[in-house]
Amino acid sequence: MNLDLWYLFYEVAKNKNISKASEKLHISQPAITKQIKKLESIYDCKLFIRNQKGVILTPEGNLIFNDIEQALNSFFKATQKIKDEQDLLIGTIRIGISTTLAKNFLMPYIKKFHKAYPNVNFEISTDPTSKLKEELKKGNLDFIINKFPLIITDDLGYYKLGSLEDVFVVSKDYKELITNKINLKDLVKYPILMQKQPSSSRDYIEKFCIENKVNLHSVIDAASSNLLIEFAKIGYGVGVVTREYVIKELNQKELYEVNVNPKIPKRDFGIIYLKQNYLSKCCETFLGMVEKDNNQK
Amino acid sequence: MNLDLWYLFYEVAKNKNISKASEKLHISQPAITKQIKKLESIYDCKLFIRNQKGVILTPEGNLIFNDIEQALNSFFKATQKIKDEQDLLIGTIRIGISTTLAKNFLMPYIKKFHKAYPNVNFEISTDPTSKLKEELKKGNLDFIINKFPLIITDDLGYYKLGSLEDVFVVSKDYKELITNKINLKDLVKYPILMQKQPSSSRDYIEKFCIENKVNLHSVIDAASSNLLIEFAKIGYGVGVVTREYVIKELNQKELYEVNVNPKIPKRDFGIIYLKQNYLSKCCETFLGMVEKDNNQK
DNA sequence: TAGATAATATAACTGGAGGTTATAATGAAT
DNA sequence: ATTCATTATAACCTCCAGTTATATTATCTA
Repeated sequence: MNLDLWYLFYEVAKNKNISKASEKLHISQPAITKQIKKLESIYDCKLFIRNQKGVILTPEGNLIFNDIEQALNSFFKATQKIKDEQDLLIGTIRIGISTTLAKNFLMPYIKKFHKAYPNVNFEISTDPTSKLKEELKKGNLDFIINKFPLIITDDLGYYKLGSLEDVFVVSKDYKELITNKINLKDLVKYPILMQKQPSSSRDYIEKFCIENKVNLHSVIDAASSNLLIEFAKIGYGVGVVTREYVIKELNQKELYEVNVNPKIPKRDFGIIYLKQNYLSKCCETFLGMVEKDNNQK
Repeated sequence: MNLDLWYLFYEVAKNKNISKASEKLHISQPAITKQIKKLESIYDCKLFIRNQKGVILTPEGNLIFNDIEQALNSFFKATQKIKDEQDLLIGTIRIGISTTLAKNFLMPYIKKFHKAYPNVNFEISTDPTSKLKEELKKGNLDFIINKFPLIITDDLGYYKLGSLEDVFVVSKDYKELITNKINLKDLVKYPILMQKQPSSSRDYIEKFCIENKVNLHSVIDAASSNLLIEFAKIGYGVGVVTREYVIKELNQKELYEVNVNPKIPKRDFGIIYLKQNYLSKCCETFLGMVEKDNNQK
């Protein structure tokens, strides 16, 4: 293709002088003279008129100068983008995550990262986990943050960031559940509040119930963890929520944790990524920050 | 600059496969593999994710793909323009010429050339000769067609295309001028019609008069040769015009040539060009056509 | 589970393009 | 004429983009 010849063409045309161009490019004058001649012979077309003062473009040279300039500018733009990306001056981080984890776990990191690298964009998707995995495989997400376990095919990798505990919570209206130790099966008598399907948390809870041969049926399916908490607060029933998300309500005695036996086992959460995927510089940096912070804890 | 590497990048990205790209480009697969690796090392940035099915772009690769594509398209556009120019599929011919020569000499050639090469543009400038010469030197004209002699500086070249004769013409109202031989100085008594200044023809006539110690003064300065002829036809006076431009009127006896002694010497006309200038393919072809036609005559 | 397949990666080699320095040619300015 | 600043030419050299042959890898298939 000999595209480099056009860079010489451009510099010579701009400087109107082969010698000056050679100084600027740190190449010898004969080298450029030869290359320009080569270019002219390739297209069988004189591009410069030479004289003692330097060179000027022929009509043909003029004809194409703007296109060449544009081409080189596009190249420059591309290489500049790479450099900026390396310096985290630009970039996009596309995360798939549940709204609750986003709100309760991710937000502080995004805030912190954005402060350090304000030109890096975040794209947060909060579709159901199954949809997120599809998008991850299609290359539309960089990684997912989700609770484990989930169905991990062998093209996916994952690692833990932390763990969360699902608990049963009630308002002060349910004194008997607050003061006493309760068997899981006893909860059958109470109205249960759960997250609406599809939800991996909901799946997890239901699987836990089945394993313990208890058939809890949800009377209210809340679309969000937030909404569920509100229902529990006004005494609608026994909410199943992640304890970390109701710390405030527990401390302020708006909600009380039910001392259930057996407890719902803790669940880890963390990063799910496509093994074959290459993480952009900004993703790597962001994840580095998150991991470091969670290892220190 | 290694711009050629980006062409490989582009082809590999489009084919999503190094081997396929290598077939298409008629280069071996290892050559491309090596070059892509070189590109990645230059920018310290992975551009492709390799797997068994081929390769796909990393986020960074995707980031710049469009810019690279645009750059290559601009190069393609430029080279295509050169090729088209060589084939006379495009081009511009910028001619400086007087309105009279344009109308009476040039037009048929433009018509003929346009029929053969319909995408070649003509830009005809009809400023005074001095202005045309300036524009020629500035590179805004390809060549001038004008009557000789004119002030030729040594950066200009010229050659003859044909010759024209200036004559005195009158309507049938001036019987005495039509039937008799007339001395130039006798014309002083008559109203004279000349072309308006600035005009090299007017200069030429006046110089001729001065040389012959005759002081003809123009009573009407016509802005165009055409207008002058109309004045002469209605008997306003003795018109000074180029015989070739009034052939029709002479034949139809609307005007009569005055048999003056001495005659105004014939004047050559032809091409004036800038010696250092390079003529584009289409200019050369056009001039070739004009010259050939005028040599045959 | 072994073997075929299809892709990329590596190694060793080679020719020529793109660079070098030195010098010639050119033409304008002094 | 001489100087100056430019481009052109010549002879040479180096390194890199290409080559072929082979290794590696992961997936698909029987």
